[in-house]
Amino acid sequence: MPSPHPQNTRERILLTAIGLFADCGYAGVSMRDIATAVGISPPALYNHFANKEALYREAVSTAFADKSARLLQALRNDVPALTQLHDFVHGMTRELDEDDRFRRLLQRELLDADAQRLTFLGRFIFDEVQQPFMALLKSLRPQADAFLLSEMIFGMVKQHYELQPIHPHTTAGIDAHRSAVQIADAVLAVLRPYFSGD
Amino acid sequence: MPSPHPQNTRERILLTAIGLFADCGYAGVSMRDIATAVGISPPALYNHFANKEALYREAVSTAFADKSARLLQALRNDVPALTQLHDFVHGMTRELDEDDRFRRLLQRELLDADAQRLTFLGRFIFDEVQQPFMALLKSLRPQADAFLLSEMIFGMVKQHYELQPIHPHTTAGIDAHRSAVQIADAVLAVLRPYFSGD
DNA sequence: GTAAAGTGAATTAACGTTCGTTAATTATGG
DNA sequence: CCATAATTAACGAACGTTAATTCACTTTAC
Repeated sequence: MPSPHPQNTRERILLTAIGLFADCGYAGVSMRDIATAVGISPPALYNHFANKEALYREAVSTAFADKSARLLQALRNDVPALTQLHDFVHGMTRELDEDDRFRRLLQRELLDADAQRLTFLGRFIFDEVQQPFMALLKSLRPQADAFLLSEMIFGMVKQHYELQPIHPHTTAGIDAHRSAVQIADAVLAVLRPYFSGD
Repeated sequence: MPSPHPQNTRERILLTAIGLFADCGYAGVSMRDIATAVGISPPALYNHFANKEALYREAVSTAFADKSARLLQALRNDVPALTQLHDFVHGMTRELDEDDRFRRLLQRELLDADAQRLTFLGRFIFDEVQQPFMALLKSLRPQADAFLLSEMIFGMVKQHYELQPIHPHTTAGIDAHRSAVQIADAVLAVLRPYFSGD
């Protein structure tokens, strides 16, 4: 018995695949896994995607869609630079907090992606956010290495989420849960003296 | 014709497997891949390791061996705290710079490891370094959240290496190569005002 | 208005390949 | 001579994918 609403099967496949690929990686997920999770038979996937590689690429693109736009919302030029920095850092923690699949997919892409997928990632995700962010940092501290600085700030924000799986297995991390606001505030507490200095 | 020096076949397997697992992940590497890279037949692997899982665990353990000890060398209590911080940050960048397989394996473990492997990682790698590092940070700034701070500093150091694959595909990262010393100095430049303040 | 034809998405069955692994055997070094 | 480590052959399972078919719904024809 075919689905009564076949028109959104494609979206259900993509949403399911995003979660599975984020959890287990490209090689760790089979077409049968995806089909079973969606509730259809494996060959039905090929009515919507040419092959596994195409399905994976579309899943990644979907997961990354709007992310850069949402991050850029904080970089509105009509507020003070320090306020922009504050909003941007809080925006980053909020995005990472709300959708962990995005971060896991990103980490996997940085480890596994071929040149073509890296180009997509760099051109349409990274460039769009990093360029205006670097401009903001340059305005706050002209003599700084804005490139390294932008990377380091992203690393500060991201690291806590990256280490979350290991927190229950370390003595320091047993009660390590911090809210997105706490993390953003801790990052800004480190950054503020640096940007306020000469 | 068997190898004339079978006693070090095991080590050759481990060294080869570390590189392959770091590059392609657990599911992305087959026993045939490893055997071919070593130059032996696939069943010969089972003379040295019970199965793929055991070989993987031993490869990870080997890759992580001595890492914590090497990092702890910088935390000698007979030098000023700020000097310890300086040496530790430079030590971290040096370790990441010299052996990229370590970082890639670590990233993959944080994404893929089960509870047992996470326990090994947390107990024998993280705890050993993070506890003394947190004590150092607490001595430098008692009112700080030393746990978050230790994570953020590690994130600052690590991020540049994590993003290296994407640098050729971003406009900001085209000529992005920085030496280990440059990265450590940039991190310390951000941290110093924070630890010098009230 | 209803039957025929067509379309798209689902199914089951099955293909060739690769996977991790075992069995049986052979050769080597102490 | 015996333990160790290598080999070739092969097993069953899972892999990505294709083929053939069925089913439901839409469009067309009379």
